[in-house]
Amino acid sequence: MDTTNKLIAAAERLFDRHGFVATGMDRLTEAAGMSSRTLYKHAGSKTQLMACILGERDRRFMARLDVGTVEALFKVLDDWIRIEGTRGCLFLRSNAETGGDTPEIAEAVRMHKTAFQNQVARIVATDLGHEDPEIAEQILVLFEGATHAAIYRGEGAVRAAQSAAATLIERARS
Amino acid sequence: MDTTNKLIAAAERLFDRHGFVATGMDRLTEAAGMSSRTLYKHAGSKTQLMACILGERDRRFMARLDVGTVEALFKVLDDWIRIEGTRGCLFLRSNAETGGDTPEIAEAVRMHKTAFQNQVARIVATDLGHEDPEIAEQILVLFEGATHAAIYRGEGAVRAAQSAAATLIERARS
DNA sequence: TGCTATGTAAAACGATCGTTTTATATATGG
DNA sequence: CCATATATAAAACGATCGTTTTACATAGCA
Repeated sequence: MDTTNKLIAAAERLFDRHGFVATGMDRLTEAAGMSSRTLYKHAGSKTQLMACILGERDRRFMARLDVGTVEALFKVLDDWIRIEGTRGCLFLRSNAETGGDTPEIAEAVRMHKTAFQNQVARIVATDLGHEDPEIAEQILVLFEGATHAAIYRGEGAVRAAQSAAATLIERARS
Repeated sequence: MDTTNKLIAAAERLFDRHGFVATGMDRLTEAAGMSSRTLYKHAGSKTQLMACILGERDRRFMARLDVGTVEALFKVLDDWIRIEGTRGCLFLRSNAETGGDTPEIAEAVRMHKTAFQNQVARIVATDLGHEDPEIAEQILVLFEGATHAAIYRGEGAVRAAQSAAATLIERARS
């Protein structure tokens, strides 16, 4: 694992577990096992590092989202939470922590959420056989809700979302 | 408006808009229009102030949640967002920013989410005429989802959640 | 052999963090 | 009228913030 990847992995983990602002660069250099000089050579600045981490997470998350049914969509979330843990949406958290005032971060969040929304709409269209923006928005809300309710309700929140989605899809089909 | 209330109002606003950790005490004293000595006399510490703000928000939010139908539940959220804005759940955000490591904050969040969950279950039971834990969990997920999806999707997310909830309730009734 | 790239360790930068202190001012009520 | 409570302004506390710098080590390649 090269230096950049070690840095990204450590940063994503610390930002996710302890928050972006609360995670200091000293803690980061220690966790990444590199000097601060090397860290800044690779990352540029903390803001750039945050934006980079969001880009990486977007890539990793969206790669998993390439499914064809709504049921599979919620299976993706279930797997994700099992592997990555359940601390809410890192994109919305980064935006909230910076008050939406950091352009590079706000832009990364906007890009991700747009891609996510489009992908959900595509999955719903594939599953139903035709586009349905209203159902797509409902499914998106269920996904976002499961992501955040799972923080305090556990995996049951994902199962509830999945079963609610099944009801909505079934009704939309007939 | 007395000193304590001025402090609470300013703190809730700044914490919500700019994040808990990123909001410094100097910025807070200025916004609250009081010296740091007075602030600490009233608040004790930043952690205590955060816990206090969460308690206040819980009181204010839960007071609005005293409704008898699921439709009214989402009307409450719609009103809330119109009045208070849409930056996600302040409780989950406070927990994420502190990594869940601050007992007073983690406890305030736990208390609020338990009360919220119970209230949703009660509303669903009232609306359906009988308890239904599975539907209640689905409605809770929809509410949490609307809260967070509204950040980037606007009020349409709340309407989508409300209409999805109506479908689920209607189906549960027959 | 020497240049370049890439790394480390450690100190230092000014700024800001949360918090406390010192020194006064101003009301209120017995 | 004088104590008490409650406020202010402003400086200072040590710690930590994000970032840069200085000085040095190692490896690959010309």
